[in-house]
Amino acid sequence: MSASSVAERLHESGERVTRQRLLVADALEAGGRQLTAQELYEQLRRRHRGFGRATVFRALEALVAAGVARRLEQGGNAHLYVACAPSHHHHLACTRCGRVEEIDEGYVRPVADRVAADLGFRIDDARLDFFGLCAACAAAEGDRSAG
Amino acid sequence: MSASSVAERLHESGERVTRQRLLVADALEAGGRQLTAQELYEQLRRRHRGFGRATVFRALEALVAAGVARRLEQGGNAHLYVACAPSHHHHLACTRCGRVEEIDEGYVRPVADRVAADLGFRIDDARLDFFGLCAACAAAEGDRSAG
DNA sequence: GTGAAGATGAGACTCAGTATCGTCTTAGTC
DNA sequence: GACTAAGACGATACTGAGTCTCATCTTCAC
Repeated sequence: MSASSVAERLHESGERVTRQRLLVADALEAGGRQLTAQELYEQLRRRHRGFGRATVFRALEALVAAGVARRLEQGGNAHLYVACAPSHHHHLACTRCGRVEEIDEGYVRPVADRVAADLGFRIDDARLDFFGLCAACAAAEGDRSAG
Repeated sequence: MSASSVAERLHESGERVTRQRLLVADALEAGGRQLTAQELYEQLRRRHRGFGRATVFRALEALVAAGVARRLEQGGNAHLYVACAPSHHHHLACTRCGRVEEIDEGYVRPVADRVAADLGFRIDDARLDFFGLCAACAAAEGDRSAG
């Protein structure tokens, strides 16, 4: 995602294009992973003296409104932000080795549709977590119980 | 969910059975909807002088550990808690009126099977939460946007 | 009943996020 | 390019959820 495209998308959603917002978008994308507002603030503050904490929160709000970033309601107390993640995050967590894999939205959509149709709910957001053993741990477990 | 069953489930998961934990479980179930720790605290405080705020957080933690309550990661800054039956891990929460319905395991099983088959995971437990508008609220919303 | 482990209540503390305020920047208009 | 109003900025105070500490009390295995 280029800076110009961020600028365009901000402009298209009626958000002002400011140096700070572009810097936050840059840092978010450069991170290449989920980041908290605090992490972004510390990073930006290191490179740009006088970068405000409130500015990071306001910039993130604007970026989310413009669809440039997404806010994930997940774990802990702090929200996680991610650059332009198109899909939701569903997880497959191995209770043995702790590995976490992400599940594609495609798996969840049919259930959501069925539930919506059957119960009359209008579903806006979904959160799906599976817990169990990953392929490697399942194999190891199988060996052990077999042997 | 009777108080005795809450006590049993606490005991089974190695959690102590205390008056406060049972009161929190009661209040949560009586609420019949998603509640924040703060709401529970205020409610319990009104009925039981000297009920501690930290106690509510600790009790909720114990209840979640015992499978008596579930913590929903959604919306605002505060977590939402909801009373839940032992066999049900899936919820449909209305973000407008706060009502929570439980989703039958049958909806989730096919997805779990597909994920297990596709990714080689052995799935032991699944948590599915949907957020949106219940039938009544969706209808009200429709009326408003239409009129 | 006893004692140790663990829970409680009070309240201080941490930390994410918001509000406020005076100043500065953006962007539309000329 | 200059003007101007709306809105963003940085600093910082504030709010509120959740945690930690500590002295005291309760639970529960024996």
